[in-house]
Amino acid sequence: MRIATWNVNSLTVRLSRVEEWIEYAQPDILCMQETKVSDAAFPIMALAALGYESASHGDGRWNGVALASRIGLEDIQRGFDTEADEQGCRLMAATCGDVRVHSVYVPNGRSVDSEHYVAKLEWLKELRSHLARTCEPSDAVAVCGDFNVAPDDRDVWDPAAIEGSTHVSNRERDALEDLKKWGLVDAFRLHYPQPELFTWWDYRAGNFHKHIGMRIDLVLLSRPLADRSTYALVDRNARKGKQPSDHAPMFVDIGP
DNA sequence: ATGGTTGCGAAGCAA
Repeated sequence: MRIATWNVNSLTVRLSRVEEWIEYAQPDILCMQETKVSDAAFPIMALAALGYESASHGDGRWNGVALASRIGLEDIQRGFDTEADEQGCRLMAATCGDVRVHSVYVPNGRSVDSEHYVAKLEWLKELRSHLARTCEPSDAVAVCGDFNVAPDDRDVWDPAAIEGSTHVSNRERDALEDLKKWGLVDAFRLHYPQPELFTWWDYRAGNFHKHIGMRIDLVLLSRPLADRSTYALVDRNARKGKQPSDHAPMFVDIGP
């Protein structure tokens, strides 16, 4: 089983790139973020034509998450299961085969100590609570998406250049660690210990070609799934060419 | 990298 995640930065603009990549990479499940499309305008038929059921949680302008699956898509849940303000279409979950899959778009946080940063920390905390209420660490659980946190210094191009700023500050990293302590493993790191393997590069200033980026898109797996993980890849080729997203897709393969 | 780009939507703002 291949589980992929991709911050597409507007599914409307990116649809042909997404279709092309699905046909090439053949994921069983694709989690998308920053779809920026309303549920009503979601390209459900384009994905159906490729053999995927899909569902969207989007307001049409900002954020927006979605799931596409060719192994079933059931018990769809949009947002948190509480009264808590969900802060704009950043979470959805569904059961695909025997896996509870979550597509997440963690708030960016803008600058450290801003109200947006505080909201980001709260959101990560709420996500852990949500998992604790809706599944068990012994279940097959995948939490995939744009976390807007680079887990450690290997995940940024120059730790000294951005020490303490957003995406790398201690409190964000602690919040991500706390989430993982519920019972999740960073699947990419099971296969690659190396530094400077990124998933996002700023559009500006030719950063992609200068290898100035961060690894902020993650597939987190519960232990039963992590133990079956056989392979992972960030597909940098999808960051190249015409009208790319500023994020590359990544996927993890899980054996029987 | 304190923005050299992109997307949204029609001017700045967010990332």
